Amino acid sequence: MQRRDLLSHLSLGCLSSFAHLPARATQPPALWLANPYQGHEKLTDYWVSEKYDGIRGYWDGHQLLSRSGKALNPPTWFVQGWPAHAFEGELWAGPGQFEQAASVIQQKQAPDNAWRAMRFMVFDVFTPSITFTERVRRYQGLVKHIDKPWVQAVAQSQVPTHAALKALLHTTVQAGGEGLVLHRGSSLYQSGRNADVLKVKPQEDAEAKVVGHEVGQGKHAQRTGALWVETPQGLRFKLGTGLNDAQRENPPAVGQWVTYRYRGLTDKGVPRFASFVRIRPAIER
DNA sequence: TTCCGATAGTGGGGTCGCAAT
DNA sequence: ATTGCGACCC
DNA sequence: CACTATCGGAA
Repeated sequence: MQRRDLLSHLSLGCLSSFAHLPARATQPPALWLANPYQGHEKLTDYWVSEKYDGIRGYWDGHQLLSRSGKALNPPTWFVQGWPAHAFEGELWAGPGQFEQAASVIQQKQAPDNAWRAMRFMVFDVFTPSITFTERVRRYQGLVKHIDKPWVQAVAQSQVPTHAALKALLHTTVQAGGEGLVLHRGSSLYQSGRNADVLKVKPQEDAEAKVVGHEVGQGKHAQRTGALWVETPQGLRFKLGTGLNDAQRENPPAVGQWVTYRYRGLTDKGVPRFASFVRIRPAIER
C-alpha cells in the first residue's frame, strides 16, 4: 500500500458512537486491557513490545481521551496534523517519570514546556476486521505520516522462548522500562481483558511489620480494610489489597511481620502497587 | 462435575482542583 | 497558608 | 494499579 493511501484505508468503526460528542460528555472508549502473563502461553503467537509507564491516550479522530473517556487537554500543536482516524498509545514523559506524566495530563492547562517533554508512544490503531499484525503496519505508517518527533511508533519484536522473554524483560527494565506487553498477532481489536494482550512486569517480595489497622468501607465495614505496616528502614505505608475476607476478620496483630509484593517504587520511595501476600513465617534461631 | 472468564467491589500511592479551615 | 476531600491517573 | 468473591457457561 502506498503511504499516501494509508489514512484513507483506516476505518472509523465503532468510533462513531462517541466521536461527535462534546469534550466533557464521553463514554469510556472500548479499549483493550492487558492480562498478567502466566508463563504457559505460546510465545510465537505474540508480538512483544516495551510497556511504557505513562498515561493511556486514545485519539478518537478529533480529540485525545483518557482510558475512562475523559477529554485530555494537550496544546493544539501537540495534536496538530493528527488524522481523523482513531489510534492509541501511551502519553509518556520518559523513564521513571510516571508521576510527571500524571501531573501534566491532570492539570487543566499544563505549561507548554511540560507538554514539550511528553511523547505519544503509539501502539495500536483502531481498525476493526484486521489482525494486530496488520495493525502494526498501519500505526507505523500513521506515525510516519504525522511526522512529529513526539509521536513515536512502539517497536514490536518476536521472542521465541521464555528464556529469551526473560532476558528481554531484564534488559528493558535495566534501561528504565516498566515491563513488556505481549500482543497476539492474529487477534482482532477487542475491548476488555482477554488473553490476546498480556503484560509482564517484574515483581518483588519484601517484609514489613504491622503497626496498625484501618477500618474498611462498604462490604468491609467493621473489619479490616488495610494494614499499616513499617519497613525495616522505618518507612510506613498501607497494605489494603491481597487480604481475603477471613484475614480481614482476623488480621495479623500489631508487631507481626508480613510479606508483601510490589512493583517498583514511587518518587518518595514507597512500594508501588503493594499487595499483602502472607504472614511471614516465624524465623528459626 | 469442575473450571474459567467476566463483573462488581474492595483496597493502595500520587496528582489536581476546589471548598473549608 | 494549610487541610481535607472527591475524582482522576496508575 | 492488584486483588477477592461471585456467578454462569464452557470444558
